[in-house]
Amino acid sequence: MDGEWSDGAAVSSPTVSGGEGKVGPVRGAPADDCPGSPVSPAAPSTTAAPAASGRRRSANKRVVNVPLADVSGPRPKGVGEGNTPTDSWAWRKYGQKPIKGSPFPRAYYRCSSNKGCPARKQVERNRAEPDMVIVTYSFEHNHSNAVPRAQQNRPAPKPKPKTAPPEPADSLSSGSHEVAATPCAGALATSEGGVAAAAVEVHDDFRWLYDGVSVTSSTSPSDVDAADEMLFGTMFFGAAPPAPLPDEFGDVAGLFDGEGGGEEDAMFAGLGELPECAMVFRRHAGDGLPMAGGVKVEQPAGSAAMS
DNA sequence: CGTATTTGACCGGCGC
DNA sequence: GCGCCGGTCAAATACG
Repeated sequence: MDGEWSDGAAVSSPTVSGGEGKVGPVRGAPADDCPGSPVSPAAPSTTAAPAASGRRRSANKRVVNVPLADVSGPRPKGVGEGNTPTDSWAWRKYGQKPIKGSPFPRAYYRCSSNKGCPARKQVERNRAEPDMVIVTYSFEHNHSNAVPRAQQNRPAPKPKPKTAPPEPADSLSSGSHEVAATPCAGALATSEGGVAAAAVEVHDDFRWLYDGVSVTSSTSPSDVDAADEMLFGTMFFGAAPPAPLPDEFGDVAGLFDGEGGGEEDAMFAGLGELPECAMVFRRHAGDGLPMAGGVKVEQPAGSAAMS
């Protein structure tokens, strides 16, 4: 995966001043993505083809930049380092490793909703932007998110102290920062290959997402648009949402404030990650919206971005 | 009792 | 050919 973001990182950021002399272009680290600006005009064309054509299992990957600042709530649980963006899917952390170029460790999650689901997710803090979290999705879900497991993932009433009290300094979740933007995973996955089925059932969960999203495909506007459509349009719009999306969706505040789905809202609210996703989708809702959010979805290339 | 998280070790791939 | 890094698997521990 290095290749993936490295491309973007390399483009936008002059590499990392970290200290990896050898790994110039590749392991550079995710110092990429819009440092600060949600829609950073400087959005690196992450779409660049993966430097290494097929490093390890770098299948299809989507990089999402999520602002932590926006979501500062109690961690659902299991949100150790990488702040598990609890999306509609249940993610199980299966590993964590410190990344060379980044002071923050990278957490690896797998979809626990379905045993055979290949969906994977990597969460790591943006070294360039501590307030931002980089979520990389790999592979698509081969099941609908409407899985009991998913529920288990979010209801966490109280954070689990776990063995390790608070997270070390390097932990992604620096105290009050929460990550999010996972729903994208579903979208991403769907766009990828085709697990439209998931989308169909997912839409309900993502109702809140409708309100707005800002997806930034580090490519060109056209690509971004296309990507958006592929990612979200296909599944949400194409899947024909159950509800006609009232105007309230135009305003996130209204959505979350007034609660729109009931338990779902509550769940997400508790998670404090909705904002992210919501922002991600915002762009879609209001094509011209200035994506208030800072979520960026970067598509390596050769993925859904095209077409 | 079951599930999830955490930590360590091992394997594979890439770069030099 | 060697070294380094990333990624994944497995085992153990804790919590619900």
